Amino acid sequence: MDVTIYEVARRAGVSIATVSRTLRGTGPVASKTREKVLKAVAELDFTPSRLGVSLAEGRHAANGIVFPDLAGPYYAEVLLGYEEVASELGRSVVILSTKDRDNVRDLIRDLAGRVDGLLVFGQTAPDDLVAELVRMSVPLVFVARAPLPGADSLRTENIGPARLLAGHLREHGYRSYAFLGAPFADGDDISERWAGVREVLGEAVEPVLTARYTVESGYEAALRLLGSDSRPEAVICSDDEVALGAILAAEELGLAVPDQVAITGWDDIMAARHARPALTTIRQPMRELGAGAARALDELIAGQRDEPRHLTLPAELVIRHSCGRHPR
Amino acid sequence: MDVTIYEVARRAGVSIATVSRTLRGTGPVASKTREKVLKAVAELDFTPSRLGVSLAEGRHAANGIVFPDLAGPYYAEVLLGYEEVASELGRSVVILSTKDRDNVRDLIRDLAGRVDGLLVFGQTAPDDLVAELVRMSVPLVFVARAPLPGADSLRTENIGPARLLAGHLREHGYRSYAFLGAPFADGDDISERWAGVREVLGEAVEPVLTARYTVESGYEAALRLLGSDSRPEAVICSDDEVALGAILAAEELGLAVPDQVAITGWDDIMAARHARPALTTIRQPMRELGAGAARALDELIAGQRDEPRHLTLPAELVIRHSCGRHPR
DNA sequence: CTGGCATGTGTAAGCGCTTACAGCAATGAG
DNA sequence: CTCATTGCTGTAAGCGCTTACACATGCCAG
Repeated sequence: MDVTIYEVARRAGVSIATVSRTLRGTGPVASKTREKVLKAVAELDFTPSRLGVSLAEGRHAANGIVFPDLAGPYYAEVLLGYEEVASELGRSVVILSTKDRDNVRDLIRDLAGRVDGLLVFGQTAPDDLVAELVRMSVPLVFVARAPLPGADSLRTENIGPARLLAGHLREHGYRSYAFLGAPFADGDDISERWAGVREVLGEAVEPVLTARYTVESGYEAALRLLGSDSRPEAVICSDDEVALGAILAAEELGLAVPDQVAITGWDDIMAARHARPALTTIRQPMRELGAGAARALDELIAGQRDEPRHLTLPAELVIRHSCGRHPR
Repeated sequence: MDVTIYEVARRAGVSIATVSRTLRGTGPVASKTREKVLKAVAELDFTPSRLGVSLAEGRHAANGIVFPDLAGPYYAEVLLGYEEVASELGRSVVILSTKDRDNVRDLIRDLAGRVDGLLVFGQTAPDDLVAELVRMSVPLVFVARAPLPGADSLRTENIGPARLLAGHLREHGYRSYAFLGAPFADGDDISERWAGVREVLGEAVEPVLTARYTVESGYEAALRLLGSDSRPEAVICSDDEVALGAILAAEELGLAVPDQVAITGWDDIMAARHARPALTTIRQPMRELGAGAARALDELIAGQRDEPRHLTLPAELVIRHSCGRHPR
């Protein structure tokens, strides 16, 4: 990107203002002049520098997104929905993965300086940083996090589907349950799922901690859980990856799923469908989550709205085979 | 991001040059002055505008990446490796998905104007656009595409592993094979895989087209293929997603995998491990592909190298169960 | 005492654009 | 024939930074 508007102007024999007007379609330009300009533009392969444009316009025409990792399919799907809508709205997307980073706070700050607004996944940004961003009035949308004053939030229903899932398992007639998931932070998705499950199953369900939301982590925790004497009849996992790990563990222990132990997930990632037994899970509209965030951000940036809005999207119970042969 | 370097300077009672020097650590600053400046910075929550910095520095400190889609796990993994290294090198990552976009050319151009260099996945950018980018000397790295003059390329080995895979299947004693994949463009990964397979199996393998590299597409094509009289004993799929679709099709047709039909994939995505039977496939170092591209780009941008470099990373045969009970 | 040299600090010129404003022809009305 | 429009184009002032250069100081050697 070397050629500037000055060269185009010189070549076309006009001023840079005229070049700018021609290219942006603002202000009147005589058709003869326009032609000269366009010719010069074509000959030089001129593309206006985004930097110059942005600086002059006072906007970046870009959105940021902060996510912990892209390893699981969940974040990738949300990202995809986000990028698609952002792109339609003429904004680029700048990504930031916080995985294992120690200087997250600087990175997020830097990111905030490159974009007009930010999508932040729950629990990726420390609370005081969030407060700082709100104070600097950076348009913000949280995904998968409890509503926070000063910023939009967008999430998927947790409690309802959790009740539904728990109820479904109870119909299967199981007596003892485990809820397998990582430590829950207050107000995050996982803690809500736990609340919904607990509400229906009461004392029959025991929480069991995994270190992280990964296959490995689920595998290890499930190995311990299912290897013990007090093995539950059904394991409700915080998400699909943990559930896939649990299935692996059951397999290793020689336990048949679902006949000896039922296992459920959450998210309906790709592998859930292809696992055997296919995973009973809750489907989140992941792409729509991203798309909605991009739209919300656009409204915030355009200043069409300044009251924060908190939306919850519905989720759907997907019954496959890992929850057991259906009684009916 | 409202407060500018001028306000900081005013508050600290110094010039903007001093503020800049203090913050960047360039040039000498008396420690008393430094303190005043840092105090003002802290009080105002000042973060330098990236736009201003970039414009003055003449660099974006950002890399772009162009991929067709993020739906499959393959691109997500590469992206992750790319972002990680780019971030370590102090660069942000701007993404662009070309999926179903009609104005790809404008989008890529715009992207090129926001970044210092670009990672482009094979077959996402039209050839003449690529030529244009090369002409404008935009640092470029291609991934999963045949080497192109004027730009780096980075890919994973195809022919060798394809031979290995085909050889392994032949050891199983299969007589008839199908290679299930979308139409191959010259020099892309898929066509090389086909070449390697063909080389080993000769006339025993028949190419069969799928519409796209997706589960659905694989499913549909496999349904036709496996439903016909001349059903092959083994189906070598162009990638894991197609293979997963093929397994679904076999299941639907009541064909046991691998006993009645063997199926293999390529990539070793997450679902490959969890599918049942677990998918025999070729593992690509996807993350390393992204990381390597980021490093190559950095060299190119820094001008440490101007000769394009073409690297091929090794891939590994992962034998699971979908290829058949092993004879030994 | 001076001249020379660090050491600090400020001034101002960009970086590549957009756009308010001014200026200048050509045109039509009076 | 003059004057106010209208239509087009140019000038120049930003946008928020970095940095070459100039300009103080203060210090020490001569």
